[in-house]
Amino acid sequence: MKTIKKAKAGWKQNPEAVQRDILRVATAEFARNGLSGARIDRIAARTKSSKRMIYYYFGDKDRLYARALEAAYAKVRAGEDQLDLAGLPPDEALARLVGFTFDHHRSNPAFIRMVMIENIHHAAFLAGSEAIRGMNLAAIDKLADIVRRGEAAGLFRAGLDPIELHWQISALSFFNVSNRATFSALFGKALFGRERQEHLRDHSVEMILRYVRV
Amino acid sequence: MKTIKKAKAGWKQNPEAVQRDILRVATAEFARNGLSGARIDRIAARTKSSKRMIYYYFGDKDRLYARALEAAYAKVRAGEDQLDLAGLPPDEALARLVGFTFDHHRSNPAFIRMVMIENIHHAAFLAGSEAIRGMNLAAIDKLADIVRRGEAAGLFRAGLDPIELHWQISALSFFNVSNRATFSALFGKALFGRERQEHLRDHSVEMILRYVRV
Amino acid sequence: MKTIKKAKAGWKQNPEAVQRDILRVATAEFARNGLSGARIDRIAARTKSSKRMIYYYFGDKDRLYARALEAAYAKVRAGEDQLDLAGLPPDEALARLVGFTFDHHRSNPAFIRMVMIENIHHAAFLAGSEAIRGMNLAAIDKLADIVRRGEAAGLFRAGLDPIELHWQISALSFFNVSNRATFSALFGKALFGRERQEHLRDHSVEMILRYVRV
Amino acid sequence: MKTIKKAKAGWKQNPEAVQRDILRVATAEFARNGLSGARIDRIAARTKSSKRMIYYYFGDKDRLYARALEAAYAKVRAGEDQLDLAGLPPDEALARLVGFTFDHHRSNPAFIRMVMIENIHHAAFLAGSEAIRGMNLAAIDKLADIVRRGEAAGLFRAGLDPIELHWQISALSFFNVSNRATFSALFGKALFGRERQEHLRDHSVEMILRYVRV
DNA sequence: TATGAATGAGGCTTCATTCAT
DNA sequence: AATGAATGAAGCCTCATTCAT
Repeated sequence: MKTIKKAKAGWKQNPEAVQRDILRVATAEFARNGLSGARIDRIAARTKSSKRMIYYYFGDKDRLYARALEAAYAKVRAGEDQLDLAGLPPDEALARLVGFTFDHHRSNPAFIRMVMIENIHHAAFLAGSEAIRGMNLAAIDKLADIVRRGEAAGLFRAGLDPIELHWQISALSFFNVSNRATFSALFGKALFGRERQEHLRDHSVEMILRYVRV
Repeated sequence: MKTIKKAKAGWKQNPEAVQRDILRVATAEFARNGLSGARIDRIAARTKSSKRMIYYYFGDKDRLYARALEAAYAKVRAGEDQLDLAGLPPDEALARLVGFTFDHHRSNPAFIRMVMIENIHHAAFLAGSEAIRGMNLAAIDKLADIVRRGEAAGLFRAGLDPIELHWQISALSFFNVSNRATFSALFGKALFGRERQEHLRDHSVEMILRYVRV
Repeated sequence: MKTIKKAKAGWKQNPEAVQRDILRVATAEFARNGLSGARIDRIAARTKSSKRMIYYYFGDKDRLYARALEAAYAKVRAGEDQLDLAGLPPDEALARLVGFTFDHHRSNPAFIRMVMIENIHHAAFLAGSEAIRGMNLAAIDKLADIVRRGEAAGLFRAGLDPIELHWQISALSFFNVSNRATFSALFGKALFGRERQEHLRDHSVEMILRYVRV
Repeated sequence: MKTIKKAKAGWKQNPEAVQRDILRVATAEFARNGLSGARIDRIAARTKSSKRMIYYYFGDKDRLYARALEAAYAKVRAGEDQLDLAGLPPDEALARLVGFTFDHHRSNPAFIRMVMIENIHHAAFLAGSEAIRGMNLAAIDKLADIVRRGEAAGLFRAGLDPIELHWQISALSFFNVSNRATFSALFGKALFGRERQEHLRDHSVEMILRYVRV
């Protein structure tokens, strides 16, 4: 009878959709304002749901933030999985990976901001999330494969560390988005137009390639 | 004797010392907790002065933050001025500048965090500070000189943009500090020990040099 | 029984009652102490509700004041609507209106004080309230009708301006309450006993009637 | 030797001028913002003197207000003394007094506002000032003389009370200034232009004269 | 007589969170 | 599953006033 009643009500009654909606709004709010700057009231106001439901599904602000962080990583890593590099020669694969990473970060400023915020918080929430750590090792695996193939082919110098290489690629791609505001406030917006950004990407690719070559 | 004692105590009635003290404590608080996360009460408690004096000298939280940001930039840029590159050949000068920047950022995590926080706030306060913008052009001038000399000597390729080069050096140096927390949470702390950091610095130098060479 | 008891208690969960209670207390506090002199803490203490609820329903002190001002006008104008003058000859209608206004102001010192306070604030809040302006035109309509009838009957002189007449009636009625404190401090309380007040009212009626007559 | 030193310093050293300056600024501040709305800091900033001097000469905010109130009454009463009515027939004298009072109030809005504020405070400060009470009896004396002469001449009706007459004249003259803000917010500014104000004054004169006539 | 520095008390407001229905 | 009402704790800021020189 209970189920019948629910069915009859025909109302919202879609818990997963409600949670997705909340997470979407929460991510935007956290990305824009930081953890302490974010307001539960603003999230509730922009949600199709209500403040009560936020607490019902997520417990409190910190846990909502943790879930938004997880969701942001999941979404971004899902995008990265689209990239297929196995069939390419190692230098082309690396070039493509760098270019992709640069563009991908550039297309996901909300994710970048979530990571910035997490760093402000000393990665306290990331440390607690098993889920996210798992996702990121795949990225290293990809690089490790490229490095191995590049060394084997005599194209790359020996002794490259895939994690360090990931660090270098990330540095160039991440900084471009994370520090855009201060950089352009100090030195103008010239670097951040479409054309110059494409140059920056190409130069980043070249920088990495020059670095790994024998 | 009484006057001597008072003078020696050097205690209150020293506005500049009071303001410096407040700024020092405020910078630490803002760097640790962000703008909304920072607490005036905590700053006051750690100060030799009082909450009331914070408002007396700085007006409100936002202006205190703006002043702390300015002070952070000023301190860092003052450190950079110590570096004398004019006498070195261009490639050595560039190597030294990159290495110095890397180490310097690494030694000033509070400054890095202030810049991160400012980026979270879309550089709203930086945009309002004439003072800071002035300081940063000197950094570009140094690079422009190196680039010019490098090109003239046939060591560097033509067409290098000093601002873009600054962007590249900053990316590698900044990310190393700003994203240390998330990076080590995801991939371990191996890269952040003393030895590996020195390697990272050397590799950053090499990466930049390989990039600029003809 | 539980539900009955709760329902009977009629206690909380009654937003309109809570707001009315707050407005009642707030009006008393503002009327007594002015806008800057009023204390939210005092209002909260005298309310059945809490300080937090004041902000929940009214936003801030200024808006609470604005609402109290509106409520004061609404209550007074509602009282004035009781007065039915249409059936009376114009001179009697006017006499009754003046007498009523005089007594009405005298019975509503809190309202008079609110208007005094609003004048101290250069009517900044009144200017922002569409609601109040609407209410007051009815008062003019009443007078306009009397004036028209009086002129038509040859009882009143031509050229009377209803707004100016309202000004004159208000002046006599308002001053009696607004300046009672200073006036009696300077010239004694004789005028403000019950009997003399009734004389003052009758004399005000006579003054207005003598003025409008041909 | 002390006096010599002072003379030699040739500095400010004019206590009375300093106090006058403070009172002038304080009156403006109190008249504009009320007692609780007034700010000692603002007064100090507009003064040629300093905050310390305000406390030195006046003790505290309340006593400063009390002194400003006294000064306001003194200045206004001094203005009224200019008026010479003894030589005029009683009806002309009364007409002149009413017109003068109307104009005089209109020219001294700061004084009117001080009186309004004092009424908000239930005349607590006026009650404490012997000085002010003395000043005001002169005004009544003038009226009493006119009334006596008018009755004797058979021009005015018997039984007029000079204090009540003062109340009536004051009501019309005071309200015009005190309630200008709310009145014009509710009914427009038409009544407060120069020409209409002159009519209002003439009508007030007429209203009083019609009232006193036999 | 004069000044800038300093202060305790208290004001207004906001926040995440929970309750009653 | 859902909602508007309610709340305690704590945040930021301001004020009249006094101190040290």
